Formats: sequence, structure tokens, C-alpha cells
Amino acid sequence: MKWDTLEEEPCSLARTVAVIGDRWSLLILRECFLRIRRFDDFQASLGITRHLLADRLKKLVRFGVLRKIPYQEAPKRYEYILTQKGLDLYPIIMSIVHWGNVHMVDARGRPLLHEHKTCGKMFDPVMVCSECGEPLSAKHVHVHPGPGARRSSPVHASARERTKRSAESA
Amino acid sequence: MKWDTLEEEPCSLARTVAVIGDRWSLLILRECFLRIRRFDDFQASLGITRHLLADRLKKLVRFGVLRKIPYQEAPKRYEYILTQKGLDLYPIIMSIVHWGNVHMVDARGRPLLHEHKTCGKMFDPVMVCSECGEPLSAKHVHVHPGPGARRSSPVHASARERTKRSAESA
DNA sequence: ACCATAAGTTCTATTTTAGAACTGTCAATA
DNA sequence: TATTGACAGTTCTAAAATAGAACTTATGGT
Repeated sequence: MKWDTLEEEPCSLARTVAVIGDRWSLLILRECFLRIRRFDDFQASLGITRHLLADRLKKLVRFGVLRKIPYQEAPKRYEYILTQKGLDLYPIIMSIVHWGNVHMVDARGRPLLHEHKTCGKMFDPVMVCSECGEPLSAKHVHVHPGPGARRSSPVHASARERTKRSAESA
Repeated sequence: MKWDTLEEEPCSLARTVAVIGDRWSLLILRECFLRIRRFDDFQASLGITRHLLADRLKKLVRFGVLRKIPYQEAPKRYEYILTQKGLDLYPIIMSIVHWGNVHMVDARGRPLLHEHKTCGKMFDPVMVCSECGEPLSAKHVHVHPGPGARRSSPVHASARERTKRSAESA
């Protein structure tokens, strides 16, 4: 499967994975949320190769997650800042960080702590239902096919069918 | 940077990315949450190559996200099911799906809808503060170095230092 | 003229992934 | 008894992506 086919899958997870589902994109976005904006700063703080960094920044701009803003003329230089679409990735970043805090820390404890300025306390993110406000868990959620679903299968029908077809033609 | 160095970074995001930060792991986990458990079912529904699927399942088992459970003897066959550590990935999956629902759907609409059995309504996931219950946004969160932070830099100091050292030695 | 800064681009070597075919074990069927 | 099919992988080669380092372009400072 190629990357570009991923963003056309009838699945919101697959399409999002096309944007952030590689080793570096999420790390770059973490830096963005920590106020890093410039090429060399990304490069220094991540240790990513310049080649890959240029490529990933281009991709994130193409997807509308980052925007290039000039911060000086002559020579023309740009900063990369999060768009609203990019800022909306915050719950993804936070849920990933939280899982790491719970399941991947070593004896020394959490690398970062988060303070909620609104209430002044250190907090963890909690995912709740938009309708009743209760915390969510997988077993209390039922999945239905939506208007954008393919055929009868709620799950990823295109890949299933693609596989069937190639099995038939063999 | 190699994959194994990633899981030792003093950053909960980097360590989680070491587990789920590739094209296929998240798609495999989506299938797990949709009750897929067997090798050929994963392969058929995702279109992933058998080689990579075997590799990724092994990795997810090694990280304790999935567990191999025998479902028949002779020939010995296993199912892959989510551990508690794996079930805890649900907020990550849901926040990714939700972002895709908001930002990546085409004209036909959402592929899937989610019903909260507890309240009976179709819902979206919302991330809130564990302390005050208010919805979270990046600008209301302040980051502090925690006990597991490296040196003065709250962010990923090891990579920064590694880069500095190689620049100095050059 | 020389060096530094910033943001890339280009190059080769290595690693990862895609795609297909193959293996081993057993059950059911002809 | 031989054959077929299901299942869970493994093995192979070719193609693609990544790592690591050097190079380019533009400009300002000494």
C-alpha cells in the first residue's frame, strides 16, 4: 500500500494516519506545540536529518496542518506555525503523551508535567462523551456505518474487496 | 535515529511513537478494537503484506499491547487480543478518528458513527482536564519539567545534546 | 576577503517495505 | 489414500524510504 492510497480510504483513522502516521511527523508536531518554529531549531532539537525534515514540513504544509509565515526578507526566511487544523491535533498529542506517562515511563518518572492554567492544577487528559460527559471506554461504544461508509462493511471495505479481487483473479 | 533509540528518549510522546508510530500499527489496533483477532482476518481487512503483519504483531506483543491466546490445539492457533495496556490506547484511537472526521472527510460524510451505550446517543470524544473537567486547548496548558526530565531542557535534551556534540566534534 | 547564519538540496549507503511465492500442520472430502 | 482447503506464518527479490554527511545559496558582520 502506498501513502497516497491511505488518504483516500473510507476511514477517518487511515486518513489521519496518512498525515501523522510516521516516525517523525508526530515528533515535529510536538515541537510545534512547544513553540518551536524554525528549520534549524526543529533539526537541532529532534536530530532528524535535514532531508527528512524538509520533506515532512512540506507534507504538513500541504495537508494544511502547518503554515509558512515569512519572518524576514533578504534572505527570505519562514517560520512554520500551526493552523487551526494543526491546533486541533492537540487531543491526539495529549492522549499519546498520557499513554506514555502511564505505560512507558522508567523509574525516574514523567519527563513533563502539565498545568491547566484555567484551574491552576497539574492534570491528566481524560476523554469523555460529548453528550453525557462520562469517561469513554471501548466497551461502552457501539460502531455504526455512517454516510461515508463503503458498502455493507463498516470496516475498511475497500481493502477487503481489493484482497478478494486479487484472490479471485489469481 | 533508529527505532530502538526512540523508546529510550526521555519523552512520553517519543516512547509511545516507538510503539504506534508507523503506518501499520495503528491500523492493526483499529482492527483490534473492531473485534478482529486472527492473522488472516487482519491480513484480509487491511491488505497489509503477511510479512509486515507478522512483524508488527510480534512487536505489539513484545510491547505488551497485544497478547497471544491459543484458541485451538492441533494445529496450534493463536488469537491476538488487547491487553489492558492495549485497551488504554482507546483515547488515542478515538482522538485520531475524530480529527479525521472533522478535517479529512469527503462530501459523502463520515465512514463511521459512534454510539455511547451508556447514554444511548451518537457522540464525539472530547478531551477534558482531569481536575476541573473543562475542555482542553493547547493555549491553556503550561508545561513543566517532571522528575524524568533530562537536565534543564524540558524538551528532548538528549537529541539536542547529541546534535551539539556531533557539531562540536566536526 | 573571510566567516557565520539560515534554510534548504544533493549525494551514496543502509534499512524498510511491497508483492508474491513458498512451508508446515491438520481436517474434511473424493 | 490422495487431494483440497484453512490457517499462520516464512522466505525471496525489487522498490521505496531513511540515515548521514557534504554541498548550495543568500546575506550580514568583521
